[in-house]
Amino acid sequence: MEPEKEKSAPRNKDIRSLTLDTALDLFSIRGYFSTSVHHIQKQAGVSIGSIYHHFKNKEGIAKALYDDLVKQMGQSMTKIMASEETTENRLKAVFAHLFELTETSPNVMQYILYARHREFMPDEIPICSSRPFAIIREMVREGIEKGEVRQMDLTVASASLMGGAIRLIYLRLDGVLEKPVTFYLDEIWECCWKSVAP
Amino acid sequence: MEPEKEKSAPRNKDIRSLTLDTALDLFSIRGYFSTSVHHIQKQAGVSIGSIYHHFKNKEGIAKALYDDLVKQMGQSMTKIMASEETTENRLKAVFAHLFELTETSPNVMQYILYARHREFMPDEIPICSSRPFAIIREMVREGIEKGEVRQMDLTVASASLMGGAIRLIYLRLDGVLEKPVTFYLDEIWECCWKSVAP
DNA sequence: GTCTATACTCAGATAGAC
DNA sequence: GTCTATCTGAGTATAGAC
Repeated sequence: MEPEKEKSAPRNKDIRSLTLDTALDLFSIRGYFSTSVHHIQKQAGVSIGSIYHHFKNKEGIAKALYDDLVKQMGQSMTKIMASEETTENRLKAVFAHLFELTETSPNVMQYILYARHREFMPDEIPICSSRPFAIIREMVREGIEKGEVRQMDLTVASASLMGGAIRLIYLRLDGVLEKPVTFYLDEIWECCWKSVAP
Repeated sequence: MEPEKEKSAPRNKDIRSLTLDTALDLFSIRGYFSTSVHHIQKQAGVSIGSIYHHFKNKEGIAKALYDDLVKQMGQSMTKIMASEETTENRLKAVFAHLFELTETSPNVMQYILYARHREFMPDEIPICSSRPFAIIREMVREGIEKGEVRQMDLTVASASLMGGAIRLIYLRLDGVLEKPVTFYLDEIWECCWKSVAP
């Protein structure tokens, strides 16, 4: 019995999704430049013609994928923003979400964080200016306003808060951390929060 | 003593150095994959044949460049390690050095930090495991041992200490920070140090 | 809409003269 | 050691049948 490649429940797993899933897989493992459209075509089990019917070109695949993932992450951040009240709880939830995602979908994390997007998507804004990061920044801004975070430059505060966590995620993606990054969640959170606490 | 040459008599500017300087320039601006050997050849004003005489292939250029820069940074770290006594002063000096380098030689920082080396130098260890980072880690380890840094997991402590600074450097390289990163040195240092202080 | 076959470009690498 | 000229293959993208 085939795994859910072709025949599964959401029947017609359309070519667009199939292409994007495969592209994410290959881009995050081999990198964008080392992945040819032929690789994607072969692994996805669809034809080159179909891919070029759905996407303008290879960059179009990367862009669509990036937009999807950033949008998805933006939604997660918005949800956290709405469901938590204090700055501390909000950011703790952000940490937990990012760490969880790193373990469950390292590909996604790899592609969002690690790819040098500007190298193959010249018009894209840097990831740190994208919506998800803007929401985090807004959390910090509110925190400073309400006195839950020390009075200081907003950019420095955000960098200080997220820096350690992102660092650990990179280490995990690089295979340097032996244990899941979630294992270190409480410890790194304590550090990061201390760095900006009033 | 000149820190650069070891074997051959340094001429005006030999082809090896010329090639590496040009490669650094192009790699950091356009990226490795968007830079062809022809670009390097043209901008450096030397012939393709000469380049291939000095380097095995394109990857060899990237590798030689990387090794040079990492070695250089390792020496800076060693020097700091030797010239400062306390953990706090050592790490403060590391911050200052990295920030200074970001402003004076953004290309170097860009190439060391930002290039996805594993994508085109598969055998290379991740930068975070390289010598310069190992020395920083050793500073932190000693700090914990001597009680100058809170008792905690060494990797978490290092990530927490360096995370914010590296984050700011990335922001600067991405053109997100309007002011020089050195401007934020004291503020981010205070954050990072607080995050691991006993 | 999906497919196969193929055209075209260009980067990486080599040969061999000087 | 340095150069010019050239080869080869990979990879993007298109044409056109079904």
